Amino acid sequence: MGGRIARVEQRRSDLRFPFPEHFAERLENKTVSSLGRRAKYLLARLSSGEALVMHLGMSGRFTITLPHQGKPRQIGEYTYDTGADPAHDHVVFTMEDGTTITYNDPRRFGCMLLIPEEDLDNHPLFAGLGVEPLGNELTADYLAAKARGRKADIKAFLMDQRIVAGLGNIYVCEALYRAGISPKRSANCLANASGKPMPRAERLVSAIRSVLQDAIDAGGSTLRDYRQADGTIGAFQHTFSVYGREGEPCLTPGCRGIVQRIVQGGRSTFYCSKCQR
DNA sequence: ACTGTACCCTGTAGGC
DNA sequence: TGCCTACAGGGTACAG
Repeated sequence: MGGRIARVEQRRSDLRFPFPEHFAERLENKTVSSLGRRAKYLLARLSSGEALVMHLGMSGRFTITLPHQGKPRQIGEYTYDTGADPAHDHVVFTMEDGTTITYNDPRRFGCMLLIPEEDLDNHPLFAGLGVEPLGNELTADYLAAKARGRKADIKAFLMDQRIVAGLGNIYVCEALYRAGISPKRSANCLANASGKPMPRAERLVSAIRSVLQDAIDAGGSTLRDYRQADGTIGAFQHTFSVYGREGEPCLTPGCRGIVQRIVQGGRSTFYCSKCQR
């Protein structure tokens, strides 16, 4: 925090979107005043008044290499293996103290944008976002109000960033399992006829919170690409109850169900049809 | 206003 | 071995 960006090496013209005009120039010699996050976007506020907005997409990764660790992945000089192919190192930030922050993204579904800080809240990327899942705004009342009258699957409802910002496929599957809710139910099962929350809405809020907190405590879920900034992998994938467990027994004590895989909205859903109702 | 589909791109795993 | 398909932590632009 408070570090100055000395140099930015941008190795291609676009990721998901084109890089901003004069991207490197607008970052170099600026100080990072704070780091933050909104939904799945990372934010670095700069002394210029602009914010560097970054999204990792499906396969994006930042690796931080401290000066004493040497240049990352230098050929013939082993430092440590981050599991990333240097061919997909698209941006390298070098800080004043020599720390490098390398953005690697094989699929290039990530993006980087520069947005004036005062415009962030009204920017199209942020204006419509739903509540933070670990914040106080995620309540059974909130979910019930949003879900009322919605016929779409509750799975799709929870994946919608305009409802809850930051839930992805894994954590939605795991949260629905913990809450004992079938992913095929309509979203409006969270509310009664007058829009008040059903008991399952309370269970869902608790499940979302506990899944995310457990995943954070375990260092995240590394299926293939995800790493922490020092290259270490997460451990939460070992704790999945349903995700990726098609055909395996349900882990709920006493439940003799088998985990099913179905496709909803073009994405895999894993669930137990016996204890998720 | 909602809902479903196609698509962006690359890598990997599994079937033949 | 190689070739083919399906699939992957996400999000958007459409058509209906």
